[in-house]
Amino acid sequence: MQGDDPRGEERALTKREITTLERRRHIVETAAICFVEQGFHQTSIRDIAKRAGISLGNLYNHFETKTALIAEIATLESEDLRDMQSALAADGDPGAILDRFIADYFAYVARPENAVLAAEITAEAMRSPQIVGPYLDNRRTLIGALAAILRRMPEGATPPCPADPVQLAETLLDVIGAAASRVAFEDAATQETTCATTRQVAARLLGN
Amino acid sequence: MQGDDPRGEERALTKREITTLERRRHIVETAAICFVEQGFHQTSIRDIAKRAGISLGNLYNHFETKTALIAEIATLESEDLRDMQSALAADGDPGAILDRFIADYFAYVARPENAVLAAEITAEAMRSPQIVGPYLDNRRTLIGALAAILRRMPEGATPPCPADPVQLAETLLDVIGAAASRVAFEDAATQETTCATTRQVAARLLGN
DNA sequence: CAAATCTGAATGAACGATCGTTCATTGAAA
DNA sequence: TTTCAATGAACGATCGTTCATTCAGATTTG
Repeated sequence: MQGDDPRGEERALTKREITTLERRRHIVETAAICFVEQGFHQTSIRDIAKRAGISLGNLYNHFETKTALIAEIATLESEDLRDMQSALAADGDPGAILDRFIADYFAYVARPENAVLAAEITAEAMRSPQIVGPYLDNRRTLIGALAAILRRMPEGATPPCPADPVQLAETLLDVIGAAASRVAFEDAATQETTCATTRQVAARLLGN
Repeated sequence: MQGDDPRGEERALTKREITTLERRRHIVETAAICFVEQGFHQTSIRDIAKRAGISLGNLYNHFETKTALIAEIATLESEDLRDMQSALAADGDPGAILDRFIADYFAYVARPENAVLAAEITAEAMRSPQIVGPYLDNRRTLIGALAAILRRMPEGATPPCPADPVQLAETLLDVIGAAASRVAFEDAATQETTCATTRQVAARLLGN
């Protein structure tokens, strides 16, 4: 059994460890759904356990406390967001990459479940020192990746505003996120045109 | 006593009615403080009653349920915000009025307690039909007032972006609010310069 | 390879605390 | 005399968490 990896650095996962990891992942996914529907503090551990189809006690084998579960979800970036981030870091025409990012990020936040969870995490991060750290780390990473692309952009007719790429990245994220969130809850029908308008706003700030 | 208003439309308030109104107002203010510190659903009715210095039962003489109290706070606009709104509606140079509004609204959201409460209300509104209505009403009123000023602005070097005054007002509110909220929690020291940058962003979108 | 041992995931009852809400009662203002 | 703000005990429900127990799978031993 252990002969599979003679170097011994990484043991192969046993069947049990795999199912445990899957179980844990399933709990996180279920909790995220509950949190979107009811909010962090209106969701009970029993709600999550019941919906995940496991016993109450077993949930505590995977997460020490409810707070730890909340922190995990608040910290965890979704795969979608991670994909966007790596797309930002790829080679290629910066203008095309940026356009693609705007469309993707807008579509992401325009999905109500993402907008709700983001709002919930934001509110929680403002009160909980446990969460604000990882939350800001995540956000700063995304802003850094976006700022890197902005630095690669060719000069437009006028200089960007704000001139500092990081501040520009922050402003762009704010504008896209807010517009998309509005689409998610007020006028879902206008998603296409609102996204187009947002792209124009971005272009204006970039100096084109 | 009742002779004060012979037309009988508006009776004078009795001593008791006055203290009752004051008590009610005091509860609202105390609840707001608790909600900022602990969030809506981590604050108990007992917390509020204790901090307000009244009995648990008496609180229920002024608010039917905890939800009603939350709804009242989520709906209630602060005096500051109402002042800004009426300043927007005043006569005078639209450019000066707009500049003043940007500074005031930025300073308002840059105060952590206002930023926290706004985030909490936003998250709650996304899940509670009870709250989303009044919340959107308030916001739309503010946007309307801002859009009215934007319509009065003289034409700049280039047309505004977005061209529609209402969408421009929404975008401006988003940008100011997000930047100010960032100042409140990340780099409180940069308030002056960040506000100045925000003003530049606004000018850029307006077309100057 | 088979038997014995160990490990830790899984269970659900139970605990004490706290939750939102109700209610009989009191006392001061109308 | 009537009205109603004010009180705090009490209620049932639910909360997060703990715990003894079970048992399948991993590991060690013979």
